[in-house]
Amino acid sequence: MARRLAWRPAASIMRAGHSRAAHRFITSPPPMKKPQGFTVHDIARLAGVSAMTVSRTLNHPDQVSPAALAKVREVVARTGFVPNGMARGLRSAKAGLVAAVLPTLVGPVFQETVRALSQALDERGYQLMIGQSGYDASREDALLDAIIRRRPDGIVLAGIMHSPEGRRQLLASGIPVVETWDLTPTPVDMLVGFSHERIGQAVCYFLHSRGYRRPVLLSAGDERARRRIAGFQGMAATLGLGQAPTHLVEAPTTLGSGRAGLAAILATHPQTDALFCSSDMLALGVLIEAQARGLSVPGQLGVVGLGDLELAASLQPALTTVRIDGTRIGRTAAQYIVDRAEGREVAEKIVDIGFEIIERASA
Amino acid sequence: MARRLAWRPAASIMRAGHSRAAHRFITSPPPMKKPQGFTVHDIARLAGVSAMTVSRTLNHPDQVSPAALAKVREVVARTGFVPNGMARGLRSAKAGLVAAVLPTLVGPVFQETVRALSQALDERGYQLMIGQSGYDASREDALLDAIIRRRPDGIVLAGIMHSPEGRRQLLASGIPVVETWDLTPTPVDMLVGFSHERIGQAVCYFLHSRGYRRPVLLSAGDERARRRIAGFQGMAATLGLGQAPTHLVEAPTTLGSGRAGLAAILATHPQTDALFCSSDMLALGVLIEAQARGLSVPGQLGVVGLGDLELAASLQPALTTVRIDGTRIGRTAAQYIVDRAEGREVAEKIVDIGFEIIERASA
DNA sequence: CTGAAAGCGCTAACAA
DNA sequence: TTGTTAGCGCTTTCAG
Repeated sequence: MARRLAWRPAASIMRAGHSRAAHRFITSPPPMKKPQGFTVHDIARLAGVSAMTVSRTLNHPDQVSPAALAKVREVVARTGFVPNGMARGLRSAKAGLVAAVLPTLVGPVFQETVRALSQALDERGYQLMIGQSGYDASREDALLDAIIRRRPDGIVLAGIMHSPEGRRQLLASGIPVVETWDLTPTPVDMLVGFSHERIGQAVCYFLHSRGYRRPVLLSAGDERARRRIAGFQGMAATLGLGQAPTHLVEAPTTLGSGRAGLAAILATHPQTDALFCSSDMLALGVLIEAQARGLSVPGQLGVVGLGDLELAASLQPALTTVRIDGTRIGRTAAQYIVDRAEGREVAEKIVDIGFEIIERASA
Repeated sequence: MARRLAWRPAASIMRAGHSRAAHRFITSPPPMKKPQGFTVHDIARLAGVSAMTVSRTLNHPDQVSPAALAKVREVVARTGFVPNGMARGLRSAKAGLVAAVLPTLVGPVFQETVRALSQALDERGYQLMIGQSGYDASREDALLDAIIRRRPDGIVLAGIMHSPEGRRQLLASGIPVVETWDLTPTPVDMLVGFSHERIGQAVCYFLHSRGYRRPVLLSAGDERARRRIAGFQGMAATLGLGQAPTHLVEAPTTLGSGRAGLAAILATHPQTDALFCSSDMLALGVLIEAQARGLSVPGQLGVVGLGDLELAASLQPALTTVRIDGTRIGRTAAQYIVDRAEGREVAEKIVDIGFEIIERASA
């Protein structure tokens, strides 16, 4: 298989281990005391003012005389002082921090949402921190616990919080919460999402309308994917197609599992004329495998993906896929969190943003 | 172009907006007071003990009598109480939190590192939070500030901190820092990375040894990419190849920019016989464009990527690429942070983990 | 415009 | 095993 050519590190670089103290002397102006951090009192003493003046310089500069302002700022810059946010948060509640919980960073699925969320929050003066829960429920609980402990101004969840424990803690914390990427009549607090079941229905209807009669599902097996499958099968029954065979793959879905998936499906269901893949990456794998086998797409095999990644439009043939407006989810979630954090009521607590099928060349 | 079929939300779901209070009544046992959060004192009162006993139940359960333990735990579970971590952190320093700063979640580049970091920290009882800095320097400073304020037990940086302001704050905070994915003789604190310049050299040497004589660089234009280019050109000169033409693309690198990049390169340099792409995604675009033009890979065009994404091995032809052991970077960074957070010294503060060229079929 | 006092919620240290 | 006291670093409040 693949040959591997390793480049080992250069010995000279290995020897370059400067000590931190030495380096410190090079970059920061005076060595300064207190290696474990300054407090407002230290800065106050160095600037010859009181702690309150330092605090005001940082938070309400308009209430401080120009002279004091300049002096304090000089000391702050020289020392690299950063106020302790835990102490501040303890006293003044507002944290300027919103936390998002994602199951994984692997999938490019949430990228658009995260980017929009991050940007929208940034514009309103909040920072976004992301926690990765993995697909493990206990890890998710631990992460949620760690997040609630920090008392962020809001929490955005990718998906719906199912654990009753988690729901109770979220509720008790009083922190604004937005669940996303799914729909439920009973959100913890607010919700911006769409129906996975209806995606399944829509894709099935779409394939049928294009003349495909023997569709197969190539899908991850998580709960949302299962609801898309259920929607698809429901529509298949309505249209008289019978149950579509389903081939489940491990999460995360990859190009490799797409190739292997198509191979497996063709082995057991050679009549297959269309595939609904639960991610664009899976669909790309299918496209490549089809090409390797000389199968024409969409002629002999129709392929529909999910996610509308950047690559979908650039493929050959361009990929027909389901697009979810992740940017809108992120922006809306940010808006809701900030509104609530600043005491405004949110009128519509549940928003269904729908989805689109982007019809390109592959089906 | 693409037709778009939109599925609008069902009206019935829009109407399903239960109020939060109503829902709360459904899931949490008793309605409970204090909508804005409980304190240890509330829990203490409800359990008929002192605040300290509640604190001990949470942190040192072995020092509490079974009876008190059970009572307190019952109240905690019933109320969904989560202690205020800011207050705790203020008192006891240890936060149980490590922060990572990534330029972007877009690239799959750091996925392996983040996963390994997250897992290694988890095993040691720490949570990882990720901040996304974007490619904007002012955003990065704001993010860094927000992170230092929270006083995490450690900070992991993707890349090197160049801003003197940022360096000073990091140093002054006394928080253990690991810079990654690059090399410098003057890290802020600790460093786990590799040399981008040597990657450029190695790939040039590799292509030359495979008989390619007219290589072109298809690359992002960030600073690390520029150093890879410089390394490549240096080796090209040494080997008597002359300067390799360079085609820069916007970050983030995409499949689409890979396709467009190859088209542009062939228009200006039709003699090109090999391409070094600064990401696997770019390389995939090149592969697809080459195929669309009937160019054989590796026969007429050699292609080398960077990153060794999962998809590299599954492509047709399989992609020759540069692999960086992201898992090792993440694990090592976690180890270092935890060691330092718990008072142990780290012997080697600078680690160069090198890289490998994975030779597959595309070059 | 500036400072002194008080206290946010929690836990280390001590006392019972 | 349990409770009391004090104080982490900051900012709100109130007085100067």
